[in-house]
Amino acid sequence: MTATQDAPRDYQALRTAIAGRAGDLPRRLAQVAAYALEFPDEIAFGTVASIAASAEVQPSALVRFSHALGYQGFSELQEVFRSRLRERVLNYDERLAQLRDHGIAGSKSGLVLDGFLEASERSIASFREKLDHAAIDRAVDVLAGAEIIYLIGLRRSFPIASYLSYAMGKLGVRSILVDGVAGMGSEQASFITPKDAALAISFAPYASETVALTGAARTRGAKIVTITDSLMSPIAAPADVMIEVAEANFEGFRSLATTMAVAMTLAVAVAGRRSER
Amino acid sequence: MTATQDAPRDYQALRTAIAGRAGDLPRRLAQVAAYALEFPDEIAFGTVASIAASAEVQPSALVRFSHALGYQGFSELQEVFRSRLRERVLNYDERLAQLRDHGIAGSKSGLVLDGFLEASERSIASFREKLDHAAIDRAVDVLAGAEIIYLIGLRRSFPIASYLSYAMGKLGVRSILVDGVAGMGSEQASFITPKDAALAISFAPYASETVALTGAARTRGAKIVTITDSLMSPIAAPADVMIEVAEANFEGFRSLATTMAVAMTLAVAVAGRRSER
DNA sequence: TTCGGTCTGGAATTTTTGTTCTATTCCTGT
DNA sequence: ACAGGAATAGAACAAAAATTCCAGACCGAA
Repeated sequence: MTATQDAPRDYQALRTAIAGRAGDLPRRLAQVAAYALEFPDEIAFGTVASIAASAEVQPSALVRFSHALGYQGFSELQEVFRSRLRERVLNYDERLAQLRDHGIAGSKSGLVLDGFLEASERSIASFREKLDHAAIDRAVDVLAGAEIIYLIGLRRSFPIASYLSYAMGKLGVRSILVDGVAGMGSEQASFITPKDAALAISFAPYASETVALTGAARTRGAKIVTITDSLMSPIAAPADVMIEVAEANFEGFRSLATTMAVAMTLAVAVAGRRSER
Repeated sequence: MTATQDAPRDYQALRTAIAGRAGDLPRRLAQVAAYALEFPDEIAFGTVASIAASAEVQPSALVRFSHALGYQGFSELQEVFRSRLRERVLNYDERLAQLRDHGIAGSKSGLVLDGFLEASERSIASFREKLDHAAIDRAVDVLAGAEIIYLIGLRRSFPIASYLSYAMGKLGVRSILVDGVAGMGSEQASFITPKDAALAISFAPYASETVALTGAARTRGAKIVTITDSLMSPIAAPADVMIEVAEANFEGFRSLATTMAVAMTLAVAVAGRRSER
């Protein structure tokens, strides 16, 4: 088995090769193929053991998969997945040049600002990659059908909720911002009816009031739409529709760029959907 | 050496840490620092041996460098360099392919979302180009010197002000959110002293209360920092420092991505500046 | 110039990782 | 239902990697 010449050397070719052969591959190897297409980054950075565990496959399956595609071993296949990430370099050089132009080097706060700007960009870019349109559409459906939309978001998510309140007000969408002022949150929530919907926003560490309010809304029969950061979130379970947003962070402060764009979308799309009738 | 907590977990933060300490590092470690900043991809993909050879350094120097930055070992530092490539910004071709894959065409709200995401990206990119980091530095100076920071932002800018209130609270920076609840804005503002500073955020059409409150703060002798969209803004004139942010918009709704990043920067940099003493 | 401490290079050690091997399981065709 | 062959799991092995260690070089202070 020295026939390495027919194995693709660049990522795109490899991708099509995998997609093409996925059909006539043994079961476990097909499983690896599917995993490789879905999580190329894992393949690029992981170890045989970690990838195997994550793909729920034996390490040997990865090696057999590599052989099946004509590589000498797993490492050779991995190199192709890595090359894909290397080609991003262009982008990076431009960024460096820009930093130098502005002479940011001498400015501490300039570096901080750059960090936050980049975190925002990364958030947006990665959201684009795994964006679930259907979920957005469903969320708009649910919210457009509601009589009153209750906006639940505290602490870090409060800016989002307050923006939604502002935007919906401008667009003529009836909404109530459930804020914590004077601990009145639960009073406000007690008026929710099954005709209403709640839009809850929360990220780790999930504010307990947000979780409680969401639960209360559910109990009262309202539809629930949540914007949160993982399926494990305590507000994901009770939701009719969940929109997953994983923001990048800089020095522990998470960006809000993507969440804000999602919020704007919901406000505008709900108003648009309603005006169609 | 179990002190891994102070080591940056994200690439940009690590970058600033390296840049900051490059001066007082031993010769060989400084050499590693320079190499790491110039060839981050090598660090991400290489092995200790290969990187050492390429940087013309001993393998042990890489490990010592990692320890100096607070990591347990080289692998831990490498993980940070890898995370940067994991959350990378897509290039143009990949973006197009993505649009095709997701079949946005059929989804109305998908188009809206894409519009907002793109507006955010445009905002950030154009802000980068004409960024005045001296203004940011001066703003941080002024705010770091203040006893109490009054946060003024209403309507569309309220999410920004409320975020600042949240972040500064977490960072131990004394601030007061001048909100419009119960029309108490002017009461709150009447306590401002010349030792304080006001951070006013406003965009066209400028909310009259924001303008009035900013003027009141100025009259009472406080320093003024403003985030606004043009030199012609009514809150630009009374300001000691003005940060200009021109957000892109989609269907008349302006992005908040850049403003939010600036807000985060101010909060973090002010806290940082204060802790230096 | 000498002493104290820190820094460095390179080999030794330990850990991790990829790969191979083989008994067992799972198909498929008769 | 069963034989024959391919596929798989899991442990064993070999290779490669990261990390530690320490003798000697280097640098600054006295």
